[in-house]
Formats: sequence, structure tokens, C-alpha cells
Amino acid sequence: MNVRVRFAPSPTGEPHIGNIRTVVFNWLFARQNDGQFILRIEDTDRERYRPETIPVIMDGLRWLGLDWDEGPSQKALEQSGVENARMYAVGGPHGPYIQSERLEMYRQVAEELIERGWAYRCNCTPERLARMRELQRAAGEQVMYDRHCRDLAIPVSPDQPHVVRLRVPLAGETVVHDAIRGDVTFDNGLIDDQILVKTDGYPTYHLAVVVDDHYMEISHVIRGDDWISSTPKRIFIYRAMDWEVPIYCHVPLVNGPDGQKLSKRHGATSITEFHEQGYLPEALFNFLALLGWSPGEGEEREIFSRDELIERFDLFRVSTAPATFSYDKLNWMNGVYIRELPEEELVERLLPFWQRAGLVPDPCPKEMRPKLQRIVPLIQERLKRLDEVAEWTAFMFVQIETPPLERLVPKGMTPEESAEMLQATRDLLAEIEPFEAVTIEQPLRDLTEELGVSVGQLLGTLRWATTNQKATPPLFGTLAVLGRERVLRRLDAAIERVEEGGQGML
RNA sequence: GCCCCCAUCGUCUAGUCUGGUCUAGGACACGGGCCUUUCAAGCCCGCGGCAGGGGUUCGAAUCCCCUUGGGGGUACCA
Repeated sequence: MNVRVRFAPSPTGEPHIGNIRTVVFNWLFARQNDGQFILRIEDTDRERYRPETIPVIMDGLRWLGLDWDEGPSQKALEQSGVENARMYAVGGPHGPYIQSERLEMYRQVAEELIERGWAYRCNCTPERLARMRELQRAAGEQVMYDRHCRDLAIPVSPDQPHVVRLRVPLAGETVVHDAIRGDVTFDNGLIDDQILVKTDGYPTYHLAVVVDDHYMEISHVIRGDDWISSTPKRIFIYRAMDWEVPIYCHVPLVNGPDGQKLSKRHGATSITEFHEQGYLPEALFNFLALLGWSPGEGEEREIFSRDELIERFDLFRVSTAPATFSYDKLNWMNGVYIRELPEEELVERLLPFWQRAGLVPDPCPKEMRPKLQRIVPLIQERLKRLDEVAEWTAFMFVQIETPPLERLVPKGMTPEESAEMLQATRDLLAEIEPFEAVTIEQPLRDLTEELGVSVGQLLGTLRWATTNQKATPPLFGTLAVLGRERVLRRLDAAIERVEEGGQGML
């Protein structure tokens, strides 16, 4: 069987990370089976339609490495008002891949359904429907369309405003054969006469998705669990048209850390946000693939390359229970991927974050690169997210405040003793040649013995004096990056403060 | 309300289909230790779970029923 799957976002905003996880499953399944992964834009909701989200969605997918084999063409994108349409155009033999450009197909199928007796026109007003529901709720009845227009002696005329509704069988059961959770049975009597075509002539999702999936020859419909209860409606349309029903694979939803729907309040929820917070696409991809799926017995690894995931992924082993999105675990995994990056590569990835923090100009001057190159090994194993580079290294680029007195006088020492220690340190650092991590270390250690102070007292105070931070990258390398001139200047300021403060205390 | 789905450490999960090898394994997080100039990284140790109740069976995390809990659906939104 030729595997053809799709992701069909609605351009009303950015997809939720839970939906993206489902996209990852689709993509993995397609790649593993040498199938096609199709991108289709479902823009039938004209009220919430926001064309500018189309390129944002596409950028996000590409950033995560989720390339599509068929998708909107340049012409289709231009007609939807997308700028730089050429950059996003893919095309394919089953287009157009934007629903608003397929209206004629939906209209024809709707017509066909009416002719075959599987659909009917309805001109009930929204007001009547609202009142009807209110009454039903008050009476404790099942809330659904009362089928007022279903069997009128004189059917609603096509010439007046109307919707088209599905004529759902009144009795019997419909079974959804789901490849992940097995057979799920629904009582037909409880299924509403779904609207297929709205008054504005646009199809609803339920009609459009069936028509598109059919004509695009989709083999497996892999989507969120929230769709399962509307699947019988889809099946009726397939049957009515004598079309083959695709294989349904409903995957569980993803919740936030508190078990509730994932929302902004929990942290990043869209690809754009994860990107901006400094998550690596390969880490996010790895994490998402393992959310609701695992390679199973005998495999205790968590880190898998893209190719390994393509090879091992098993759609039919996807969990049936909803998962909770864990930022803790993602942060850990992102750190693992950051540590695995070659240093030169990490410089490139970090550059935009340094620039965004205003620490490095954009474009980056050539003469600045060696410095960045030297910083990276100092911070590589400390970063969990790329955006943390700013707090770790700001003092290497901009001026610092001279630390308060108490930070410059270590435990067990008087201000005088500390001033003396800092002065000796300054004198020593002024002489060391060349001023590098390897040449700085030993003389400083020797100095602690000479002065009879502990390593912690001397290096701790030196750290505060030169960085004004409690935690920093390794000190000797940090001093080398700062450069002798800057280190001496900061030490002078620190010594001055200790001497002033010391006298003040006497 | 009604319908559907789900249920193993705090979290992601292995094990469930094909009951015994499970005194339930791994990862994240958390606690402790080692290393160490700080923070990390790394290594070692620890904490911690089959939602509850009935069955079936020689034997149940695994099969059945009920309860409870969670999620989803119930639109001229997708």
C-alpha cells in the first residue's frame, strides 16, 4: 500500500505543540514507508481566517525538519495573499492544496449527496436552532438538530439561503476501526445531522476533509483523539459516495504539566516560541517523537537521531493514554543536544541569541569571532537553552558594577587581608605572559600558598571582583577571555572598594 | 446531562494483546555522596508506582465487571 498522510492546519493561528507532536508521527510514518507527507491548508472558516499565519506555520514545520512532499503551489499561495509565495511553494498532482480553491469540488459532492438521498437542504435560522437547543437542555433531552427540514413535503429550494445537512441513519450502530485503539462503536441515533455546507457556500470541515482526503488518496488519517467522536459522520459520507474509508489512527492528546490543556501559562506552546527560547529543532523533534510513543522493550535510550527514529517508529504502538508535556525533560534533552554540538556549530547557533540580547552587533564583526569561539567551550556544558547564553556571558561584553563589600571580603578574612590578597593577585596577573588560562592557573595556586589563604578564598573573591556574579564559567578561561586590561581594571575598582569600606568599618 | 476514550513512580514510559521469568525495568525531576575555584557536566547511591473494589484462575500490573478519577466530543470552529 502506498502510504499517504497529511497535516491539515487551519490558518487561524499557530498550531499547538500537541498538534505538532501528531505531525511528527505523520511525518515519521510517511518517511519510514517511503510514502508522501502532504500539507493542506484548511481555510474554510472565513471569520477567523488569518492568511499571515500560513507562512508562519510553514516556517515552523521546516525549522523542525518536517518537509512536505505535496502542498500549496505558488499560485495557490499568491491567491491567498501570502508574501514571498515562491519560497513556500511545493505543489503536487492532487492540488489545489488550499481548501478555499477547491469549492467547486465540495459543491459537486454535496449535490451528489443530495441526489443520492444522503443529504438535504435546511433553512432553519440560527435563532430557531438556539431556541431549540435551549428547550432540549431544559427538558434534559439529547441536544441535537430536531430534523425539522429533513422530510418536508416541499423540500427547501436551492434558490433561497440554506445549509446542506447530512441525513444520518436513525438507527443502528457505526463502528470506527481504529488502528491504534481498536473498534469504537457509536449509536447512530445519537449522531447529529451535521451541516456539510454553510450558508456562505463554504463547506464545513466534515465535508471538506472527506472530499480532500479521498481525492488526495490519503491512506492513513493520523490525528488527535479529539476527532474520534465525529468520525462516524465522515464514514457516512464515504459510504454514500462509495469511496474507500482510510485507515484511522487516533493518537492521544497532549496536556500541560497540571493535566489541563496546554496553554501559554505553562510556557512555550508554539514552534515559534520554542525556537525563540533556544530549543534545538533536533532536540524538540526527539522529545516530541517520544511523547506518547517509545521504542519498547530492550531499548533504554532516550536520545535518537532523526534516522533512528524513522527506522524505529511504530505507529501502531503509540500509547492510548494522553501525555503530559514535561518542560523539565525537554530542557534536559536540549542540554544533551547542545553538549553534542561541535564548538563551531554552537557558535553559529548562539550568535542570534547574543545579538538579540544586544551583546554582539549584527552583523557580527569578523574580529569578534575568535572571542566567541573561545567563550563557547566555557559555557557549552552549562546551557540548557540557547537563550541562557546572555545571562552566562553578559559580563564578558559589557561593564559590570563593582560588587558590594561583603562579596569582596571572604569568610575568615578582614577587609585589610582581602585588600592585600587582591593587590597581590593584581600584581601577579599584571606580569603573567601570555595571559591565557593555562598560564594563569598555576601561579595563582602558588600564590594561595604564599599568602596562606585557601583556594576558595582567593578564587572566589577574584571571581566576584571580575564578574560580579556568584556562578560563572570556569575562572581561568573566563579571565583569559576578559583580557588582562579589563581584569586589572575590575580588580583595581574592587581593591578601592575594599579599602574604602574597610576604613569605614574601623 | 448524554456519548466516546483513557488509567503503572510527581512526569514520560517498559511490561498488558500471547496471565507465572515483575520482590514491576529505564529516563526526567527530586534527595544524598564523589569530583571540584563557583555553576554545570560526569559517576555512584537513594526516594518513589500497578487508582479502589469485586470476580475468573493453582497463579493477575496483565483477562472480566463495577466504582472513582482524568481527558475529549456534544457549533453554519477546525
